[in-house]
Amino acid sequence: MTAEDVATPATRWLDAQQMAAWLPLLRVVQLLPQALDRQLRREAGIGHAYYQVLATLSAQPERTLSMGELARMTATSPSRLSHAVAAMEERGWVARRPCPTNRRIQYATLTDEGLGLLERIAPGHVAEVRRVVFDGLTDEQVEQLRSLALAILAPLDD
Amino acid sequence: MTAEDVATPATRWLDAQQMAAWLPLLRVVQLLPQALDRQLRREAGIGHAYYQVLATLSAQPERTLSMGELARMTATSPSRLSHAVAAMEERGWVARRPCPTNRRIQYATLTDEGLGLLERIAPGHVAEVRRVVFDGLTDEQVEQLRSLALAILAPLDD
DNA sequence: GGTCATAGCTTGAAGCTTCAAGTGTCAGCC
DNA sequence: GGCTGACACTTGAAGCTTCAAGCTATGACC
Repeated sequence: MTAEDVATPATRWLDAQQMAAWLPLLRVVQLLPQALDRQLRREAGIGHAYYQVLATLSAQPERTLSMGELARMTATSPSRLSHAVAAMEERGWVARRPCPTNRRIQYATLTDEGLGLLERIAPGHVAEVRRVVFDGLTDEQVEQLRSLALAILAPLDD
Repeated sequence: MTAEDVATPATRWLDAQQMAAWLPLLRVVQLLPQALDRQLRREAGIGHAYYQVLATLSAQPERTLSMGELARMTATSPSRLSHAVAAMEERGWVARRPCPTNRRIQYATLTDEGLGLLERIAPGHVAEVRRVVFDGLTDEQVEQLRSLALAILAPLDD
């Protein structure tokens, strides 16, 4: 497993500079979602995936979105969203209803209960985001972070 | 839910600059592990968590580490690691054996089969890492990435 | 108008992670 | 020596995510 064990096609390993960035990045993408999940679960009993559904719907006109668009906006698979919304519907936070003009489409709407929950838990969540991400960064670093995140996002969206 | 609905303690929302960084970052921490997982699962039948165990053990003297240290190095909970190593032991990639001097400790060792698997799948995995992370970044950005990841890591480690 | 591929969403099973609780071991203390 | 508390790890159940397969509806093509 050294750089000299060259097969076809040649295996290009990470150089020292890349490795020095990769290992911390790996920890971040591991620990950051974990931290968000834990804070939300402790104070609200839901994971971050559910929070994103609530928050995304709350920002829409009529607090409504089709399942497909909701999946795209929250970067989750249709299946995962379907399960999640089913669970949230059972708890009364979201309602589903078919589209009258295209019967393949289902609309998901944030209920008043769902909005109430979101309003209760949002401040604590935002505080956690500030604590783990933004409190330790300068304005210039925040700008770099935005630019880097967008650069990494490009190949991820295929 | 506006910035004017100030409760005690005052809710500080994210400003526009922070939001412009936060939304892409959120997608990255969501999609990046997903991409790594999918590539590995497609070509090797294992998830990224397993890969990290194999890779971490392979870099140790005797290819051995105690469960606790392995958990710390891979940033996973003891429970998660316990389940994962149990599954990998069943497939013959890792062996467990108690420490002779301190019987609370279990050592995990990468077997020859485990090392063989790692050597087969590492090139493809590294290629994927390059593709989604490093190919789109300049050297200067890689350096910024390292610095940012370390800054965010500090509050995450509590 | 019938056929076919595709879009949009759901389902169930399998796998993984988390949480709470449990086991056994060690070290400090009286 | 016996208690107490902490450490290292494991276990089982519950919840979440993923994958493959399925459903119905739509649009395009002939």
